[in-house]
Amino acid sequence: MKIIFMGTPDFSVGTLEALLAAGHEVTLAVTQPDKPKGRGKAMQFSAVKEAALAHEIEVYQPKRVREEACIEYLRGYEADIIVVVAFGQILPKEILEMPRYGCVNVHASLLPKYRGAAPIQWAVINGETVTGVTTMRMDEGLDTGDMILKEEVTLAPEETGGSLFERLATVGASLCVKTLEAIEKGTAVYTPQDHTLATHTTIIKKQLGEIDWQKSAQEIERLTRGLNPWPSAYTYLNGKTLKIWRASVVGQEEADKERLVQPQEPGGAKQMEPGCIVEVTKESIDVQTGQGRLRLLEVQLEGKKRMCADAFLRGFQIEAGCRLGKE
RNA sequence: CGCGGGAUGGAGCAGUCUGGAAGCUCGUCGGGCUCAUAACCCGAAGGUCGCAGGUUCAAAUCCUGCUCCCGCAA
Repeated sequence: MKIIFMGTPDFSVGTLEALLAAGHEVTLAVTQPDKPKGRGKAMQFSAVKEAALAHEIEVYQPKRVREEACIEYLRGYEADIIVVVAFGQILPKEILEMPRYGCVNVHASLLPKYRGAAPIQWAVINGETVTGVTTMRMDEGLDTGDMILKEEVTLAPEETGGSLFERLATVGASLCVKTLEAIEKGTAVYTPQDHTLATHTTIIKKQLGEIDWQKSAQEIERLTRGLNPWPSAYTYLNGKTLKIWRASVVGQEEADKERLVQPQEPGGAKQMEPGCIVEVTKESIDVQTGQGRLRLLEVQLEGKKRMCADAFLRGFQIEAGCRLGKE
């Protein structure tokens, strides 16, 4: 089929390449305009643009797809279908109705749950055990179109936003190819979503990564996983940003055991304030949270490389009682 | 030229301001102690102090240029 592909980040690339591998004719890749990025503000191409250039596909980067000029330009390609994967702009009705087979979207959740911008990270943050990918025929709402195919993925206990991202991108790519097959053959079944079960996710902002030590150790641990590798969970140590890359919840049993081995000073079980460092061993830092203790396993101080807790402790003096968070 | 931190044996750091013999916590190797150990004791190996110039009797340290890594901002 003649396809216009719309997408921007890494997540989209797998699908683009799967479509090509399946023998489809991708005549145009639409992606977000280049933006200055990173240190030094060097202009950087989007992942989709890089991939498209590598496959010698024409690239189109409209600032706003809603504009008339853009719509006319797309119309000129006479695509059979438009495939949209994490594009980053809302498509107007004119575009949705343009191709013979409409616009198909690959969404990284089991719709109608987790509609919106960052379903992958939120699935991890919320402690879901199962998520997945859904393909749908787009309509004017945000992820509200009729579903075509769906595939479940089980989250691993140590799943991070990044690892799930990769897995769902792979699943999404093959699911998209299957979806197009079904559409082409006319065997596709369009299932309306049950809108009463819909949930929405908000876009991830960097600030979401700031750890609220009042929350439970389990919630914070999920946050560190969900926001790894971007934008990462963080707190403050002596006024400097301390990213938490990996942490674990100290089990109640283990905590009790440690208390027996290393009895606290008389006066007894003094409850530390959330955010306080309860105990430092050679290779771990335990922090009091609103509920339970969080053991920091891999951290990164501002200006430093990320490192395991034991390496960090060799060069950085830190003592129990010290408090994490804003001063 | 957006702001800032950093580069020192295998790892993480101190030392740089106030030039003058390479340090700390570990790791590795050898030995000792021990029922035993990631514990403890003794000893050893291992470094172009990011790169290139300059100043100086003397540079990890001061000056100039460059490379790489990282935090923030966008």
